[in-house]
Amino acid sequence: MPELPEVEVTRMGVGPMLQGQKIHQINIYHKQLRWPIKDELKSLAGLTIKSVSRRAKYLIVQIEQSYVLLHLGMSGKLCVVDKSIAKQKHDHFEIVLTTGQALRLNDPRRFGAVLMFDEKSELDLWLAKLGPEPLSGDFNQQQLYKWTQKRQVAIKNCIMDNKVVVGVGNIYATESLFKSAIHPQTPANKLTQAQCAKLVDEIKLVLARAIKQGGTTLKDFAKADGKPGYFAQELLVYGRSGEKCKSCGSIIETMVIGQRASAYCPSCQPRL
DNA sequence: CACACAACCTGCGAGC
DNA sequence: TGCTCGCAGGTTGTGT
Repeated sequence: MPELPEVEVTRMGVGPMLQGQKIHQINIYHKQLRWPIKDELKSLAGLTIKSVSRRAKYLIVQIEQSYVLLHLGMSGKLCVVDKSIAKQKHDHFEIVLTTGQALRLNDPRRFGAVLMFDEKSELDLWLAKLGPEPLSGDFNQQQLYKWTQKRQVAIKNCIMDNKVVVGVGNIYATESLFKSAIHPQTPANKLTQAQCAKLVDEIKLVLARAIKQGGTTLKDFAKADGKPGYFAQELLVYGRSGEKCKSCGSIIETMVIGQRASAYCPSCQPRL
């Protein structure tokens, strides 16, 4: 599910409900996620949530001196509900507040993660390997061109690489390459400076637009209020294999690139 | 360092 | 109706 827009939409929904609240209790219902959830997390009961921020696809909950990192994997959802609401199937982790509300992580495929760091330095170490935020100035034409020059892999793999830029998953990589008129299999080092500039612009535009629309709901994703996001209606190529290109009418094709299905318009995104 | 690929899971739709 | 198969939004670890 969640690429950067979905995580950001989740942060906007959940953050205000958590910030400044005191933790009553932490419940771990199924600790086996991407990595085991540490029992140590329960020691955060009684402490106050200072802030909820985001880096890449991670949500960062600051709880006094400690930090809890949440990742939604492929199928994770977060919601804030009254603690009297019955636990749902695949609810694995919960932070209960003294207000009687609870933040719940539901993740059928369990590719998500809940990590805890005792100090900021440990958190920073974990985040240090990540590339620039796509919506920040650190992600720009020069930076992307520098990366593409030293890589021969398909450009789609390149922009989905967290060291190059974070938060761009299969949906938004597919869409931004279409909007940039670049074939997804183009070797990264064959892109011109102008194409890099265009691609950077389109990635920023498509992510910002998706956030505005509440993210992309394919099936699992829901905002903190349980409602879906509406960006799926604006997808131009992702998931449209065999359908007509909305720009030129050609039939959208699909190929596998880096183990991921990649839709593209053979006419709008010609091979080099 | 760059790259390819398997692995971690459950659910769902298609086809038989 | 029910089975098997293939596929799905992500990331890490291993091997070449």
